[in-house]
Amino acid sequence: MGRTTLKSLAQALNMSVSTVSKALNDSYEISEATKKRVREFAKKHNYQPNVLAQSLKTGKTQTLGVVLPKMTSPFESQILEGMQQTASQHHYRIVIMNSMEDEELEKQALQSMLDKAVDGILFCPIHESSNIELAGKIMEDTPIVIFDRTNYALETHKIGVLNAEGTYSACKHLLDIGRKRIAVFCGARQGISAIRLSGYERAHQEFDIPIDTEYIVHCNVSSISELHIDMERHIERLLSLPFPPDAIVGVADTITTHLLGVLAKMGVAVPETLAVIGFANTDLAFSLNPSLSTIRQPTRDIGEISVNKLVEVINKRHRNQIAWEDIKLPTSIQFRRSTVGKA
Amino acid sequence: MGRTTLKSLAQALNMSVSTVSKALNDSYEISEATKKRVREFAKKHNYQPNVLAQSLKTGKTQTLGVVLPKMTSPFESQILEGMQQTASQHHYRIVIMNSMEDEELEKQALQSMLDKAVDGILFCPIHESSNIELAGKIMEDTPIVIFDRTNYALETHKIGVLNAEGTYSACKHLLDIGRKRIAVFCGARQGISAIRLSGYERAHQEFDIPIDTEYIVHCNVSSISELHIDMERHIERLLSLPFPPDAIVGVADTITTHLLGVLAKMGVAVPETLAVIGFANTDLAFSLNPSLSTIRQPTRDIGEISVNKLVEVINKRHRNQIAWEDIKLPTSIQFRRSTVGKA
DNA sequence: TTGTACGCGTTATCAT
DNA sequence: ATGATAACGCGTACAA
Repeated sequence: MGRTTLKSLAQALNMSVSTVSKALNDSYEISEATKKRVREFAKKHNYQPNVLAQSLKTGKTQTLGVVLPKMTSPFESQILEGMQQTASQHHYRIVIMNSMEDEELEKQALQSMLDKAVDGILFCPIHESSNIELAGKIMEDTPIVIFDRTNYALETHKIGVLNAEGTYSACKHLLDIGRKRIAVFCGARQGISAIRLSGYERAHQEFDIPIDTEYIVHCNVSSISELHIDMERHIERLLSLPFPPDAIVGVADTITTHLLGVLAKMGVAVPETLAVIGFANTDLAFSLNPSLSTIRQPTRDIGEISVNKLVEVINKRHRNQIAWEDIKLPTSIQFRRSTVGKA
Repeated sequence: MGRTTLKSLAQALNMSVSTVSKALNDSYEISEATKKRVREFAKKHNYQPNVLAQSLKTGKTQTLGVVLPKMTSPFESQILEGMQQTASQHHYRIVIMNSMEDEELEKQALQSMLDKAVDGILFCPIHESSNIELAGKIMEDTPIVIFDRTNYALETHKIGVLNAEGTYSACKHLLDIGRKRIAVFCGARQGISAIRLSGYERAHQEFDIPIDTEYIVHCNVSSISELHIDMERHIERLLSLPFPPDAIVGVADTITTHLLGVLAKMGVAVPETLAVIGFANTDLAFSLNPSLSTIRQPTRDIGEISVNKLVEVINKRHRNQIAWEDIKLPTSIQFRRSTVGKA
C-alpha cells in the first residue's frame, strides 16, 4: 500500500489537492464543513504530511544541528538532553554531529549543515578559533548559537557560565574554612581553563594571599592514563614542598573526578591532608568517598537557553542588527565531605 | 546571493540541468571533458546538492532515528557516540528522540519517524511491550533495530548483552573469593532486572548454595532520593539479620554506583563488611573509594553493531525472509578494590 | 468557497 | 553525448 498523500486524499474525497491542503492548514478560504470532512478523513487514514516535501517548499526543515566535541561525559549529555527537550517543545528535531575534538571532523560536520538541511546550528567549538571563517560564512544564511566554549570570536548569541566566578567561589570557600595554600589543577593553558584560573587569582588577591606559582599545575590530559600518571607525579611533588598545599581545586570535570581516584590510590587523606573541590557535573559526586564538593554548571539551562535563543533568531525577520547576547549563567557550589570533612 | 543549484550551474555553463546532474553523478553517458568542466565549476562555486530535494526524489533521507528512554548516564551516551560514529561512516546522520521513560512521549517519537523522514530506526523501548503495535506497523516500511532492552516482542534484529551471564560471573567471582552470602539489589521486578537476577540464581545452583530470599532486594528507583532512602533501609535490615550477607551485587548502573555512596555515608566498610560489585559503565569506577569492581557492557559495540545491522537491512532488497538475529554481546568484569580489597 | 497551475531542486526516462 | 520533460509531495498565487 502506498502512503497517504494530499493527492490520494483529494482523489478519495473527490476534490482538488489544493483544497485538501488548505483545509488541513486551516485556511480561512475553506468552509468549516469541508475542513471538518477533510480533517476527519485524513485522520482516519492517518495522513502524515511528507516533511521533506514541506521543507523543500517552505525552506524550513524544523531541524536544529548540534556540533560538539564529545558527548560521553555527563556534562555534555545533560546539555544535549536539555536541548532535545526544549527543541521538542518548539517542534524542532535535533541532529547531532560529533567533532571528536578534531578540527577536520568539525569542518565536515559544519559543512554538512551547510546544505540547508538545518534551520540553525548549536555549536560548541573545538577551540577559540576553530573553523571560524567557515562558521562566519555559514552564519550568512543559517543562524549559529555558541554554547559552553563561548570564548569564540563569532558575533552571535553565546551561552556559557561564569567560569571565573566558579573557581573564585570555590577558592573563597576554601579560604573561609581555613585552607590558605590552594593548588589548582588545570588542563590546557588556554581557553576555558585559563579563564577559570583567573578566578583563582582574583580570590587570592582579594584575600591578600600571594600566589605560589608552584601551586599552579597544568596536567597532561591527552589520555586518562597519562592524566593519572601526571597527576600522581604532581601530587608527590607538591606534598614534598617545604610548604605543601592543603587544598586542590580542579578546573575541569575529568580532572576533578579522577583527582580523587588518584589521591585515594596514593593513600592521601581527603580532606585531612588535602581538601578537594572542583568543576564536576556528575551525579556520582555523592557516591565518591569522600563525597565530592563540586562546582556545578547549570547544564540543563545551557541547553534550554541555547535552543530558545536560536529559535528566536530563526524566527526573526531581519537578522542584521540583532543585539547579540553573551549570556553567562552562574555556577553553584555544593559542599560535601571532600572539603568540609565529616561535618 | 541565491544558492548554487543545478539550474544556476546549468545556466552559467550553458548546458541543460540534466547534463549537469549526470556529470556530477559521474554518469557513463557524459564525456570526460564535460564532467571535468562541470565538476570544476561546481567546486569553484562550492555547489552543495540540496539534500531535501534529493531525498524527496529518491525516497532516501540518509538519516537514522534513535528513540531511547534517557541519555544522561554514561551508558547511554557511550552507545550514542558509537552509533553516531558508525552512522557517520555509512554517510548517515542521526536524529535523537528522547522518550524519557514515558510511553506517550515514546509514541510521539515513533510517530514522528513515521513521516518518512528517516530511513531506519534504532529503538530502545520503555518496556517489553511499549508501543508494540505501532512499532510493528512502522516496520512494514521502515526497518527497526532494537538495542539494549532486547526483551521486546518484535521480530527484528536485536542487539544487547548477555545480562544473565554478567550477573553470573560477578557472583562466581564473589563465591571464588570466599563470599558465600550474596545479596542482590535489583530495580523493577521485570525486564532486564529479572534476567540479570536469573544469573544470580544459576550461580547459586551451580555452587550448591541455597538462595535466601531475604537477600533479594527490590529497590525503589523512582527517584535518586527515594533510592538512597530505600537502600539505606535495606542495608540496615540485611546487616541485622542473624546471617547478614557479606557481599552485594547491583544489577543496574544507578543502583551499583549509588549503593557505594550510601554505604560510605553509613560507614559500612567495603569490602571488609560488604564486598560490592555490579553493572556500571562509568569511567569513574576507578575514582570511587574503594574503586569499584564492575560488570561492563560493551556500549560502543552495541552502538556500532546496531547501526551496521540497521544499514544492512535498509540496503536489503527483500525485507521479508530476513533471518533476524538476537545478538547478545558478552560483558566484561573488572576487579577492583570493592571486592578484592587492597590486593 | 473551490480549483488550476506552477515551482521548490533533484533524479530518471526518453528523445535527439 | 546531450537535452527536454516528467515526477517526487507540498504550498500558494491566481483564476473561476
